[in-house]
Formats: sequence, structure tokens, C-alpha cells
Amino acid sequence: MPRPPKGVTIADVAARAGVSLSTVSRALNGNPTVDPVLAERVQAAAAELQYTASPLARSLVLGRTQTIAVVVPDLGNPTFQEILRGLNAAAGRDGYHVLIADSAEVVAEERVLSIEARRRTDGLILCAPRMPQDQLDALLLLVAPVVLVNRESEVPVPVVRADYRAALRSLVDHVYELGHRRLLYLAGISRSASNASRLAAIADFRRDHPDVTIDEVPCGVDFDSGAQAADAVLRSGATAALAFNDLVAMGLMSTVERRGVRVPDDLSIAGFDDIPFARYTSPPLTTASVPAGEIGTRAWRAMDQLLTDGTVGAPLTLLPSLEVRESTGPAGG
Amino acid sequence: MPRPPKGVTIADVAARAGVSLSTVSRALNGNPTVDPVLAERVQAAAAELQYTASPLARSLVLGRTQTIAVVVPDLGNPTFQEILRGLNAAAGRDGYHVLIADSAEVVAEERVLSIEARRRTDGLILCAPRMPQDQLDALLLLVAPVVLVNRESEVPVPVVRADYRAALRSLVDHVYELGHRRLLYLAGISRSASNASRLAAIADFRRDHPDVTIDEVPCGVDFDSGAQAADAVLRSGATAALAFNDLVAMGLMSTVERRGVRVPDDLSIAGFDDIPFARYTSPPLTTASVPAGEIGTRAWRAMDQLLTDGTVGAPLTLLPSLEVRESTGPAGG
DNA sequence: CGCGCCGCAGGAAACGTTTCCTCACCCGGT
DNA sequence: ACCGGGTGAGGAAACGTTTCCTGCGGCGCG
Repeated sequence: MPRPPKGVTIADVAARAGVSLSTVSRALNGNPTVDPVLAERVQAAAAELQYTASPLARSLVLGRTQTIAVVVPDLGNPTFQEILRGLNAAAGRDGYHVLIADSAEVVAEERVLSIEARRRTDGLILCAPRMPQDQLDALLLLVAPVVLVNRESEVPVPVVRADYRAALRSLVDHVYELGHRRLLYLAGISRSASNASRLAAIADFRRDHPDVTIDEVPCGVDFDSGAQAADAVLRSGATAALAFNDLVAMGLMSTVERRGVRVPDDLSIAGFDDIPFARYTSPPLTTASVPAGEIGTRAWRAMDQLLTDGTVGAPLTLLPSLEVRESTGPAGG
Repeated sequence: MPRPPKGVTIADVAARAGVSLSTVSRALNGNPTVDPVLAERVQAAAAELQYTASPLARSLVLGRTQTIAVVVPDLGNPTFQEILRGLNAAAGRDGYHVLIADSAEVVAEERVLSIEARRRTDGLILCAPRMPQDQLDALLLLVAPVVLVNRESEVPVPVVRADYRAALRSLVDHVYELGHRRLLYLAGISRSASNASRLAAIADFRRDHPDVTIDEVPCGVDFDSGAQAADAVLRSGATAALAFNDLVAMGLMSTVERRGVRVPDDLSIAGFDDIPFARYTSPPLTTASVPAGEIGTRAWRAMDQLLTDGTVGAPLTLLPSLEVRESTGPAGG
């Protein structure tokens, strides 16, 4: 029976190597104050028993779990998936694990989920929380160390975000330059901070270009929302529609095309996020490319720094790039 | 200062309530052997101090962490994302947390990642592992309790899987009934067990229908792979292409359409998985709908049962449903 | 040759819980 | 009135580590 049926503990290794518990611990942790010959013997014993220190016991005494938690509003959202992916990869490279929590877009869950998740980990990544600002500020104090993604706060925590305002502005500029003067914005989740940023960009643009009308129609965040908005879009007489995100744009595009509307000849459509699928729609979708994976990576870096130094870096703002593809074209084409 | 700066421990609560540690523990865990009046006092003290038992210490003595780990081959794959989502939701409902690990399709990582993740959790969900069968079998013994998704094993572990073989067969039958006789299968990752199942389905079909030729062309699993396969597909003279998954199908469809090929009139294309986007391509993609979220949910149930009873249920096979949409049509249309 | 310092290993405390075990007390029965 | 059983609380062990502290032995220096 070379395979130990129960958990093999440090005591077993100590017994086998004929040393004390302390020595085993020191040897295995590379403490230089241990005699090389003893260290060797301990290593051998540990290897033979396939011993690995219990992360649990280790965490308890060390006060750190080598794990962080991430709370996202919707695991089904490609952007959050990509952030999660980048985050997990980056954290993994530094030997950290990632615990996930999905609030499923229900605001009331966010707080408890965050606190709960934080308690079993060393830090928390709060991803685009939907809760109101005052609640968020209060929460941030409770769950530190925490880094905030796509939200801001007075509370001094690291922030990593995409500049949704500038990005939407570049999209609006883009269709404006194509000659469009009647635009439509399909607003997404109103609780979403990034939606507010987009609305701000629209307000900016209106101020700069009084000759342009931009209507806003409430909408959801997924395919079906875009599809259902098709009627409203067509009725509006707009020549260009800016969707809250790529999913909405795709739902819209798919639906209007089925009704014989040509994109972009009859209607220009732009998305947002640049999810992987965006370049493969037909026509390929013009969109603002949000570097989601990069956001995840940066969020980890900020967390790592926070965990190591305790340092809170300056807010990091990533600028999405305008991806002009074929779903937008000249007005009245 | 009502907010405790450091961690408040059970001793603090005990002191405040004027009872012993044991009593606090019992009271907070609802042990009926504690005097109601004392229990009340303890509850109050705990509430005032905002005390919550340290999950770490709790885990150490209880021997369970209320956390499971899931290992996926690629967090960027929509199917695994959806499985993860379903799994996380189901586990969450039962008070369990989920730790993620992404092997990023590198087989060598799977083993260490699994063992590492398993050590900090109560159980492991192995999702479509790419490693060879013998290695898998060996690993399963090490990381129990474990449930296997989309793979099988001699080792008695719970298995949840989709019937890829039957599903692909129904797709082939579908295009056959549409009159196609020259087919093409775009094979995905050869390490993937589900790819083997698909090949088996093709072999079955060939046996049943000697009049049909089904070529296989090696391919990847993503958009670009599908796009790059376009040449080979068009050269082959096939009238219907069955892609490894929806991503490949979409890449292929997007590319061939850009070259003036009409889908499905000139070429029928079918995908696999029914990712959310599949119904929004143009034309909407015929595919086999793999209930990924359901797989995740069932995987958790199997794990829950394993954790509770120690019982290993019979392998659970979910049958994907054929989703006939508009990317497939009559041959020679 | 003796004293003090240093290197290194072992014992024990600590991390924060849960739970077993012991014991005090109260009540009822004889 | 005494004794036994049952109820409920406190003390202590245990979970598996790390690390502080103590002490032993050897070596260098005076």
C-alpha cells in the first residue's frame, strides 16, 4: 500500500525522517537554518509519502489563502467572461487561485456575495457592480483589499476601467463622419455605470453638434433585447443605430436583415465591446473594442500590488479602440 | 469605533456574552442543548460585534471547505463558460463556492492544476479533460471526490455528458434527408473525447449509407480555424459541411459568404453546441443544441450527492437536440 | 583551558474553530 | 433526606501548520 488512504500530515514526514515537526516545516519551506543533510532527508521522506502541506492549515496560520474572489454581475456576459479569463490567467501565473461569484444581475445579492466570498479569500475583485454609489462605497470599506473594475469611488481603492465615454464618442464621431444625422442609442442596463458613461458621451456630442438628433430607446443587454428593439429602430427613421453592446447589435442586425433591411446600406449598426463573434457577423460589426482580457490582467496586477505593498495605484483607464468594420457605411448609401 | 479593525474572534463574543467559547459555538450553530436565554445573549453579542466564524478555522476542524473546484480546458470556450455558469449557480444555491482552473488546452497542466485545486476544496469537477485515458484514470483516483464531465472512465466516478455521437448522427441524418451526398466534417481537437464520439458517429453513418462520402478535414475549434478551412471546404466539392462546433461553423460561413457562396443554397453548414449566438447568425445556424448549463447543474447534483451520500450515480447522458435553422437546406438548391 | 557566542534542532504556542469529556447542579423518586 | 439521572455549561483536545523560544553542542577567542 504505497498510497496513503488518509491524509498524510507533517507528523508522518517527521517520523519518517526522524526529525521534529519544526524541522520538516523549515526544510520544506527552504529555511536556510536547516542542516543540508537533514533537509535532504526531509525532502526524501516528503517525496516518498507524497506529502504536501495542507493549504487549509497553512492558510490559517499564515493568514493568507493564496486565493482571490471575483464578483461579476453576469457570468453569461462575454465581456465578464473575458475579464475573468484574463484575471484568472494572470493570478495563476503568480500562484493565486480564483473563486467566482455571480450576482446574476440582482443587486441585492452583490453585497452578501461579496462579503461571503471575501471572507474565504485574500482579496476581492468587484467587477462592474450594479449597486448604488453609496452602498458601493460602504461595501468597499468592508471588503478591503479590493479592486474595482468599471466603477469609481471616493474610497481609495485601485480602479481599472475602460473609458466607455470616450469610446462611445469615437463611435458617434465615426457615424457622424459617415454623414449620419439621425442616430439612435439603444440604452442597456440603467444601473450599469458604463451605460451612464455612454449617455454622457451622447450628451457631449449633442452639445457639439446641435444639428444631429440622437434618440435613446431603452433596451436590454442581450440578443433578444436587440431583436425586440428592431421595430422601434425602424420606426424611428434613424439611419444609424448604436447598440449598448455587441449582443444587442447582433440581435438587432439579425432581425432587421430578415425584414429586408440592408446593413449598412439602409441602416448602419455599431456595437460595443468587440466580443470575439463581432468580426464574424455578416456584415462584420463595427464596434468599440474593449480590452476585456487586459482589464482582467490589470485588475490582478493592482490586486497583487495591494496584497504585496498595500499600495493603491492611480486609477487605470484603458481606452477601447474603434474597430471600423462593415456594419457601418455612408448615410443614404 | 463600532467597526472592529482587526478580526473579531469567537473569544470576543464569549467575553461580551459572559459565556465560554464552547457555548458561543453551540449557540451560533443552533445546538439545542444550549439554554435559550444564553443563546439569545450570544446571538446579540455576535450581532453587535458583527461576528462571523472564520471559514478557514471552520474548514480546518470540520474537514470541509464548502468549496468545489472546476477544471476546464478553455475558459474562452462558450460551452465551458455555460457549464461553469450552470455549475456555479447550482452549487451556490446549496451554499457552495466554486474555484476555477483553466488549463488553457495544455494537457500537461491538467494534472497539477487538478491536484492543486482539489487540495483546497471538497471536490473536483473535471470538465472535458484532454489527457489520455490512462492518465485520466490515474488522476481520478487521486482527486476523489470527483465528477467527470464529457469523458468516461473505468474508475467509478459520477459522469455527466452529452451524447455527442447521437447528436452528430442526427445532424448527418438531417443533411442526408435534405439530399446531400457529399459531406465534409471539420474535425476539431483530436485530444477531445467529444471529437472521437463525432468520428464514431460518422463511421456509423458510413456503414449505413455507403452511397455517401464524408471527408474529414483537420481543423481547430475557433472562428479562425473555420475561416481558414474555407478553401479546403470549397475545393472539396462537398455540398454540406458539418463543423466541429458553432464557432468553426460561423468562421466558415462568414468566410465563404464573403466569397459569394450562398448559404444554404450553394453550401449547407451545420454547427455544434448551439451557443447563444448561433440563432443570430445570418442565416441562423443549424446545430445540435448541447444543454451546457444543464450539464453544469447536473454535475453539481452528482457532486452534492457524492459529498453527502458518497453515492456514485449511474452515468448521466444528456441528448442534444437538433436545432434546424436556416444554414442548412436542400442539396442542389 | 574556560567562557561566550552562534548555529541548529526540538518543544510549545498560536491561528480560530468544533466537539468530546467532565462536572456541577437540579429535580424527582424512594 | 439521600441518591441517581438528566440537563447544560465550561475546560481541553483536536484540526495541521508555522514560528517563536529555549537549549544543546561546538567552536573561536581570550
